[in-house]
Amino acid sequence: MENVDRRSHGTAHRERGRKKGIDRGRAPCCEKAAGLNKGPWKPEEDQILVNHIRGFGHGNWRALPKQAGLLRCGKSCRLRWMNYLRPDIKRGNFTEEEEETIVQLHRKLGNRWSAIAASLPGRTDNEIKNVWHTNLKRRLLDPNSASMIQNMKKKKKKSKKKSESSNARPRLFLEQSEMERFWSDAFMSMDVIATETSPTDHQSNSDDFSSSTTIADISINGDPTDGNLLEDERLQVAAEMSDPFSIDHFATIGTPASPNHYCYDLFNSDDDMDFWRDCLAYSLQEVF
DNA sequence: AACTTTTGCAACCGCGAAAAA
DNA sequence: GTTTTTCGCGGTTGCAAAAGT
Repeated sequence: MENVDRRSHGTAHRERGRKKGIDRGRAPCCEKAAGLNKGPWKPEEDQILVNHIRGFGHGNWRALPKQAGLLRCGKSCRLRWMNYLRPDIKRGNFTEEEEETIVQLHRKLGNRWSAIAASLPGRTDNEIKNVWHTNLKRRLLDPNSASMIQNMKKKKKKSKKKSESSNARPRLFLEQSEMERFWSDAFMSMDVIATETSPTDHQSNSDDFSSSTTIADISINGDPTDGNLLEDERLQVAAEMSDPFSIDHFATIGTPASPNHYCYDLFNSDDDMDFWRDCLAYSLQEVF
């Protein structure tokens, strides 16, 4: 990792103080002393840290490595203990219940991992954050979306290659009326009324959803390019569309009264329409 | 079997708030 | 009251292992 030019917040403060001839306050935390170990911890280091904390506790992380005889900075020791060595850390895969809790809390709290971790005894914020980014983010959108997105990406890649080698196919755009009909049919046949949560309601409660990007967020709040979504955003939208059993889904896509409000631009953006059609076809196949 | 790409996760970094000198 | 450090947090990175070609 590159850290030559990166200076910690504290170091910058200290240097300014020194330039002025001032050296007040506490001693520095992690002086960039040469010879400090970095990277993965060795079992011997773990043992030393555990033994020391068992014997003396960890009142002062800065002083700890020196007292324990470790060639690590205090910050590194703290992290290792908190995320890995603490005796109350729970090992193994997350249970269904734990994952469900994370999903629920994330919906409420956003990326406040430590707050989420407080409700999951034995799990660390770092671990929860990792699980979220590697698993739940996708699965939240749709249980099948992980594989779907994978397939879509592959398919898109292949078709791109193909179109590069031959003449590119003409783009397919849906007419506005066609689009409107499609969405209203889709919502009707699902036999679900989503009037309780209108897009306006959603907007007014947007704080609750601040960190989860939704179609509404993209359309209303976020996109400076006015409808030209990034690859990841489009994939996310595609995944959202295949999760019709969540009320948020309807709130973010639109209501039966204006079903295509947010989606029209997506489908008519200057991008691969066959890709979108594939996503849609997949969703419908799963849903109906 | 060899090579490439993707995934999972531990550890790092900078920052803001709180605490200490 | 001011200055500086410490702590804790969330975002990001890098690498080993697994999966895919």
